[in-house]
Amino acid sequence: MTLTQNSQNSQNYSIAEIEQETGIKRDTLRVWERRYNFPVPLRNERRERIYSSEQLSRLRLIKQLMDSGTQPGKLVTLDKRELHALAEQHVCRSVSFPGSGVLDLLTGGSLCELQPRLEILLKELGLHDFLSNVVAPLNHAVGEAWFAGKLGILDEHHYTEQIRMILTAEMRRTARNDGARPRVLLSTMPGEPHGIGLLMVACTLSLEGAEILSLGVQTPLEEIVRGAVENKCAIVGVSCSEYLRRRTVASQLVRLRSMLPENIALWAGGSGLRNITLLQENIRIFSDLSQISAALQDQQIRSLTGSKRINSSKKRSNNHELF
Amino acid sequence: MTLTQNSQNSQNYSIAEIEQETGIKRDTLRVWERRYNFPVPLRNERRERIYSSEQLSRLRLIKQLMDSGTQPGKLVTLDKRELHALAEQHVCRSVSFPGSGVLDLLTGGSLCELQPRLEILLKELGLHDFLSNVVAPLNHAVGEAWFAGKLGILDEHHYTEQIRMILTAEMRRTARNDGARPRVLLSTMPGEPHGIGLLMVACTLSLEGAEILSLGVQTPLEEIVRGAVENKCAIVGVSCSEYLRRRTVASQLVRLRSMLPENIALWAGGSGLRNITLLQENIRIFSDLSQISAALQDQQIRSLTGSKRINSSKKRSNNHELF
DNA sequence: GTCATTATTTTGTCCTAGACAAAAAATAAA
DNA sequence: TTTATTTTTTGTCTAGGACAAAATAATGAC
Repeated sequence: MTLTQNSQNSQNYSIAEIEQETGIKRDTLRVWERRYNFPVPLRNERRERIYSSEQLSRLRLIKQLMDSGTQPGKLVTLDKRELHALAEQHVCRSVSFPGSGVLDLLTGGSLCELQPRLEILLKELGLHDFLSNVVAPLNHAVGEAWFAGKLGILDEHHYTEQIRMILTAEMRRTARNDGARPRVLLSTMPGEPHGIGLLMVACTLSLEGAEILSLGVQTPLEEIVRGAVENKCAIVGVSCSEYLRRRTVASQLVRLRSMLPENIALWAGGSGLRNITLLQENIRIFSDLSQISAALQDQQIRSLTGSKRINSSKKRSNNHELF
Repeated sequence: MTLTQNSQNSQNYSIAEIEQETGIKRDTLRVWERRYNFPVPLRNERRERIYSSEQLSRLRLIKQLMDSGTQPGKLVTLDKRELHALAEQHVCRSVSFPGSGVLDLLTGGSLCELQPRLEILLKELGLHDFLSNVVAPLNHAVGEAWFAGKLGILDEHHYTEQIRMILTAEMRRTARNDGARPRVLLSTMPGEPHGIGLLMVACTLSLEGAEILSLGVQTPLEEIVRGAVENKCAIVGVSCSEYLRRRTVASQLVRLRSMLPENIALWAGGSGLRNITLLQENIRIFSDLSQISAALQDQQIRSLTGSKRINSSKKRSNNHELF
């Protein structure tokens, strides 16, 4: 019994693999083929779709642009050059900030120099300012650069990994479990894989003296509730990127609120909650980190304040975690 | 325009949500319904499936048992008690090891005591022994306990998160980029979300003096190759849990090997590679951490040694990362 | 008894093509 | 400009059929 050689020649992808790599669901791929006549893959002897690596890279590009708000129907007819041009156009001129030079390390391919550079910035600024003035804008800038095609998935992964490493280590340094209050349970919702925003929140809260119980990403709602109750947490914090559909996020948040005892506060934040019109009275929504530290200082969580309508802005998502 | 209330009452799940929560694909859920008459969900006015939370929890349990090797056809007819009994049966008596008491903290619900306990063990044993004698067996034990229903997703997430925190911080401590050799690029393959095994490897290699370039999980193969070449890595390391199908893993590994320049070694390890009969001459497979440090000491990677057939053992997977 | 080979069952993934609501864009009215 | 209403666009859901890969059972050789 020899090894499966089917996709050996490194050129062909099944529909499942394309789904995996691009994040576009099978159903969607099939319906695009029907409607827009793209992508039209080859078929194997069993009539199953076989995509080429060129189709894959084009789909990746299209997905990027879709995530930034363009409709697929207007993208599939364009050729590669037009797509790239469009990507450029979507990038807004980035402002300068303490660590703006760091981005060049990524685009320039000097991956190994990233870590010491970040460490220096952290030391100079302290954790709090590092988070607000370096990590947050860098996240944004990295997302932008990725759209513009200036950054590969590789560079972005490496960046994420470095940030994760630094923040995790800082978390550990500042962590306390000496009965400090309030105790906060943090996680993301089922289906939400982005964890950097969560880490930033965790660091911020930890600095403010809270005791963090972090569950990482993708915890089922029932388990979040159980954890919060069993461990007597005063607050449950949920971070939402733009990865999930907005209505999914909204309905999950409402569901979570209804499952949670009233005396436990529910806080939600992250770029996935921009433009959410109104959720519910007793769900508190944050649009940036400083709001969180402020809110924590009202420790007592006296009389849950009404939900806060966040300042809306024209949608320009980038599928990356701004916070 | 009010908020979507469709799934408000916290009892109903769409097929997409069930897929999300259980990891069982839509197609599979539908075919089970057709074949086994389970799960048969209610339908909404549009004939769409609506699952109850009881069906969800039963599906979760079934998924657990399937992951440990039982066929679904033999599970769907059983009731809750029988399922739990079966789960018990699958648990093998766990051996005792330095940190075995730690498990009780999780089952006992004292989540907050876990971190200091682990820190003490780390200090006492040192990183190397901590990895081999505590983390590895604990991973196993946690997986077992989860099957047996003694541990919730909550506890398991918290455990994972704590281990991740400690190992990440240690990684940062031991990291060097003073031109130390060899340079190793680490990642998991597309679709493989488990990162703890990767971290363990990273720590091990870092201790041995390698320079680590970690990309985290789920990097496309093309990007892995690009990263390895651009950064002049001598070795590419890939960690595989049992999450992906074996044939997927195999074909991806072979594809990666063919894309990679010959002078870059490809190392693969993790529980997902147990029972892999034979891959290819120039892919090196590891079944535990100590093999890795040994291999690294043959630094020169002289004449790629032939692939190593690993000692096979009866399949008993648990979908958790043993390494 | 164990091991290797072959036959049979089980199971997941893929297929087509139609339907429809939620979201976005375009239009009309204030 | 903003606000309400229509139209277009888009993703997800449905049904039931097909088929190979994986797992199990059966067979034969030693």
